[in-house]
Amino acid sequence: MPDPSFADVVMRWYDDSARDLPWRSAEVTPWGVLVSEVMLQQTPVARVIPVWREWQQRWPAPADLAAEPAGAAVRAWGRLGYPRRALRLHGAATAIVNRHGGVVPADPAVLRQLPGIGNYTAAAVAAFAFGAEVAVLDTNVRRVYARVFDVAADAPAHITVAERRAATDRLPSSSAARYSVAVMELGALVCVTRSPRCTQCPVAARCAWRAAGMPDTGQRRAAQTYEGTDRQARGRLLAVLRESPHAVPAAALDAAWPDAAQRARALDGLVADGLVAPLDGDRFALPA
DNA sequence: AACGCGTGGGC
DNA sequence: TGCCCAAGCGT
Repeated sequence: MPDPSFADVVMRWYDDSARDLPWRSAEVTPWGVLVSEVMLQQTPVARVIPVWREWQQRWPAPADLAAEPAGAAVRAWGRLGYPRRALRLHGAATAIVNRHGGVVPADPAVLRQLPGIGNYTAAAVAAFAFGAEVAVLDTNVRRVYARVFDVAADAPAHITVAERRAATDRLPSSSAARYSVAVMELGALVCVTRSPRCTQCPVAARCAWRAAGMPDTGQRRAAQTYEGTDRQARGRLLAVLRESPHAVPAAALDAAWPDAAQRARALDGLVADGLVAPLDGDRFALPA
């Protein structure tokens, strides 16, 4: 009897080890999947869960969110980070209502046209909400493939045509979507960036990187400083507006960030992004 | 095609 | 303790 395929081993592992995440429940709609995927862009699962539940309850369909001012989405975003995603989700809901009759499109190329939906998220929604047989290449999947097949500690910075084709070729027919979520889960739980748990890995025996002694193939990302950046300033300013049920005077923002020049630059940026609306009387609010 | 964009938890 | 990171996207 031949060895089971890579895909079969990963899917069997998934059956035993998958987390019971709320957006994987059978009754979740494509909209619920889409919202989860956007929230999960650069934000850990544990922090997404409660906010996602709240959004599902409050805005069960795209039309429900589209009916609200964009500021409601920004406020309900809470502290997930990268709040432009909330704005884009509101924009996606609006576009789904206006261009697609309120129905989330199933075609990745169409999903890709929605604000905040890039290559990864389009593929993820198509696969996880509609069962599409498309390669879902996120950082987890790419890391697993880099290690198992390419003797590298991590994937290169940019996805090449060759990488996408290889990933597509690995999709098992008739169970592509389930396989995709399974590889992703393996990367998230076992084949993690630092200190991979190879003793728990179902494919450790066929991992090229492990066989080679897990060499450090370099390319570490530059450490990001945060303290004192415009980014932090933006976060502080927006937090004031999120936590206030109504518009606030400029003085309230002055208190949130001491450096006047940087504060002005950050506020200009927030306004330019559409995250903050300047009002009469030197007041500011979340966008209508 | 680098770069800007939040936030909080784990090691 | 800090540093590093977490299911990317848009410009």
